Amino acid sequence: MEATTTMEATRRRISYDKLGMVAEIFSGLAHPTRLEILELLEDGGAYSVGQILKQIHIDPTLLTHHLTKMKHLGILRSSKQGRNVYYRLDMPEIRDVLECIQNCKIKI
Amino acid sequence: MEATTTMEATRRRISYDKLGMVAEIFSGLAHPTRLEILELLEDGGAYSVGQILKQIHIDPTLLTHHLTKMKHLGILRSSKQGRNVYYRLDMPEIRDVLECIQNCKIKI
DNA sequence: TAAACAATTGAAAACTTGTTCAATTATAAA
DNA sequence: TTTATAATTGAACAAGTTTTCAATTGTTTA
Repeated sequence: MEATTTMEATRRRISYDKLGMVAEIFSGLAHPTRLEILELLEDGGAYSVGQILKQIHIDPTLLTHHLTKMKHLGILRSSKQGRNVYYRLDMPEIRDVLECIQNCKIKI
Repeated sequence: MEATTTMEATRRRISYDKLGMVAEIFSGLAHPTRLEILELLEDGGAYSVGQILKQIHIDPTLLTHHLTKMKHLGILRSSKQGRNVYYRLDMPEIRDVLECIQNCKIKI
């Protein structure tokens, strides 16, 4: 099969800048621990670092680094209450992506 | 808002292995040039390296490296015809992801 | 106020990915 | 059978990410 030789006059193109931003968000998703965190936050709830740590057994410092990265990308948002910091999803599109992961059949 | 304290008896969990594979695929998408290539291949057509090069102005060696990476991840598949090598999408799920990029409003 | 707790900071080390370069393979055309 | 074209290989370097570590901040409880 060949590439189309007759193509629409104006080919729709996402700007390289937008592709760059989207690529950055994908790099935010490109780590199993970060996907695990997102799976936990998928329900829309706010979880403190300590609560996340009970589900995901990694070094607290490393968890903070992962959370900070996703926060800077706009994937998560945090709020402080007493000595706890609560994180929650802040990018609704991510939920679709997570749903897609659950449904799609990638051979294991 | 607090995390749910009463939660379903059995929490659905994607295995860490599957999360690892999915994370690898996301890392395949985490580069603007690779997203540009995928946007071009999204129509299902097969494009030779030369044809891709006409749309995306990068060094041919670098293009091959990007294509090879996506091929190894199972995102693309290639076939040779004469001295041309044609690449095409080989992971239908990617089309949904690309559609999502086009629709979703990420502030630029 | 001191001790304990929850989370973060920033720097360094370890590791992975992206880019460039020169050389190579395979096919087609002259 | 030589020359040109299409694409790839692999090594070297540059850039970026992940992990670890020691030190620190802010808040609560004793």
